[in-house]
Amino acid sequence: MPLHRFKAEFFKALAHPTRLAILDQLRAGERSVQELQQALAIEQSNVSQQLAVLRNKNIVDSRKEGTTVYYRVRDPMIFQLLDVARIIFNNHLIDTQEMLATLNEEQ
Amino acid sequence: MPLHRFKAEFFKALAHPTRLAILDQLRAGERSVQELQQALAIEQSNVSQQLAVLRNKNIVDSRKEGTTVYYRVRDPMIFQLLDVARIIFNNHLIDTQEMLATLNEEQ
DNA sequence: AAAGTATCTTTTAATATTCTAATATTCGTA
DNA sequence: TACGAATATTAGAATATTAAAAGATACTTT
Repeated sequence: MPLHRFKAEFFKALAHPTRLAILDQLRAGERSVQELQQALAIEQSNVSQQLAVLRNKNIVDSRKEGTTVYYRVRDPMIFQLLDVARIIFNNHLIDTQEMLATLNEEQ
Repeated sequence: MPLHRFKAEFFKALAHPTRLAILDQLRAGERSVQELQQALAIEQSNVSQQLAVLRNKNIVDSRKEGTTVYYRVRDPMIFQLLDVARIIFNNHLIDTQEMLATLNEEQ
């Protein structure tokens, strides 16, 4: 079924830590690239690249004001989607503990 | 933020046409590998590979009965997630039309 | 134990994604 | 028009994902 290919593309756009972090930032409203860069503490070109992915999948919109570009999430439903995802995460405490173990290993 | 890495992994598991098709099949309840294979009309080992991805991310559970293995979605919230995703899709008719155009090109 | 099913895993080559660094573009201002 | 600031794009190496084929495992029946 070809519709599944498009939905897969959509989920693929969400399937990246930086892009999820960007979307979390945008929960509070629109943000400039610079603000995002500072909040996430990553390189400028990296922020732009990830924003480009979200833009190409129509997940975010941008607005230019002078040299500053402001981004915002196109459909608030996206946040609802992320909320449901969070609930699914919380539902599986066993997995969460495994996750915490992994997180500890990393330091 | 490291939590975002885990959420990204979760979305990555959904970001594949075959896996989305499998989840759609599982909406009606548990299904054997064989049933999934027939419904999706793809190779058996491919079905197993995709099921392995869903299993590793704790999205599906399996149950063995003789030589048959039945799969089911672990948390019904997954379907709610897919439903919200569908709504987001439907909200953007412009994109949908672009999508249909692409679909036509393919034949 | 042998043979047949159903499922799973491994391997390999092709393709896609990611990160980093470098370069380009766009706009405001001197 | 030249410069600085903000953002975007490109290029290339490293890594990850994919599909297909082959081989391995597990269970049932004989």
